[in-house]
Amino acid sequence: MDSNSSRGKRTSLQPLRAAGRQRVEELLEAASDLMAERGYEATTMAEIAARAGAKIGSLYRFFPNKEAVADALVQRHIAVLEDEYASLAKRAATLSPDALADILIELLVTLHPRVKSLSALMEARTDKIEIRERARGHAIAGIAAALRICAPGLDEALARDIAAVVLNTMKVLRGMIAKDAPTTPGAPGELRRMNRLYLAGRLVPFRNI
Amino acid sequence: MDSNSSRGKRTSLQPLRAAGRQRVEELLEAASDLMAERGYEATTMAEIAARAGAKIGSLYRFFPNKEAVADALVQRHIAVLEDEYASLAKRAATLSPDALADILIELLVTLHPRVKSLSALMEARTDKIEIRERARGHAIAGIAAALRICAPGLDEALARDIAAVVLNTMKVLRGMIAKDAPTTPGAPGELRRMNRLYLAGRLVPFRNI
DNA sequence: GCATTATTTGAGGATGGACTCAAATTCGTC
DNA sequence: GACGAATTTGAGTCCATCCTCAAATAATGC
Repeated sequence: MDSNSSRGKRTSLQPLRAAGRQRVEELLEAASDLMAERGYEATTMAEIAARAGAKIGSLYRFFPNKEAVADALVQRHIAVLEDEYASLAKRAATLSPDALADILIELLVTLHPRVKSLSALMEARTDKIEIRERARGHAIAGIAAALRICAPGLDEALARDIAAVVLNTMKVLRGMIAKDAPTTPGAPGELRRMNRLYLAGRLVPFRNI
Repeated sequence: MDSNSSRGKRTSLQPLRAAGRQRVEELLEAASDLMAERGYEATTMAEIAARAGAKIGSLYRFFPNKEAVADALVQRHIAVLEDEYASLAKRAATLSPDALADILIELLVTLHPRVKSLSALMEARTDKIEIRERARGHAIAGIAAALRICAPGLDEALARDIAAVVLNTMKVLRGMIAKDAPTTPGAPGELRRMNRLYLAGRLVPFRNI
């Protein structure tokens, strides 16, 4: 009844000992690093094993194929997103739009190292759209909820539209920070300013009556 | 002295007849379509030839290898960008920040079908950074120039930072429009609004003294 | 029409990377 | 320390995809 027995290939087992669990961690970490760097297709199974200090056979003991590695990574990353966005609303109460704007920006900056390879995986695996949608849905719902706590008069649908925009802004900032190519030196700061200008201009009319 | 003789492999020639030039166009168009859909790595040379209605041998007559196809596409796309951004300043004079914001947004929407595979290629070929930088540099310079025409008091460096932010906003919108997943229905419109709020708030202090 | 040159064709070579497996090793437990 | 079970190992198989090339065909110029 483990995640493998239901539909996985016969050749691949859950780790049952501490060493195995540790190895799975190392393998996934290596895979995430490499896929974030080079992309899904360009990352080879041999490289993943090598970076994890393992041999190719160990990798295939725990993952039936390359796709399973990707799936495991996506699943973990989405769990992280769900956690973070679910807890967002708690922190959003009693904040000014400017402060909320900064918190949202910082959230994704903080999140980035924990979901390094997610964007590479999303692009590569264009099948499995339902998973992508689930991730986006949780993010947008979480942000929209925070927005409506900050600006109670905000319409539900509009809150989701604004959330979608803010989410993309956050992704852009993540992209700027991730690579050492911040386009221009002041761009990240400028992006934060844009986000504040936008949220302030958009939320103020709806604040507390 | 053609682009091939200088450093290319011996096996690959410039087209010398109308039929050959036509074939090259079809091959590049097919390659651009496929790489935009599936990504660089996932696109095979056989697929490119097939979609162009050609055989694999014809593809290799004009391109020594897959990398050369990518290079040719990038080169063409960058030429398009350079043209468009160079002509941007002409249209920017005498515009309000709001109008400029909309023109910038529309520019990238218009541009998108002409540089379909550029983002896929940029991600796949992380070597050749200088080319990526050249593309970005032209875009930022063009936008910054337009901004300073609209708001003459604007500092050079700040104009470039703002341009970098606007460029990324444009890319986000392109992403929203490209796939049939506009995140939420109102998101594209909301993104336009954000861009106007941002540019208005940022440029007004610098307008005509 | 004939010679020359450009283009097309597609079978096949070479390579790299996904994946297998049986034997060796380590770990946990009694 | 002995037994079974989990894990490690890495050489080897398979196959998809990149790329070659020599022969066939089409176009051009004279």
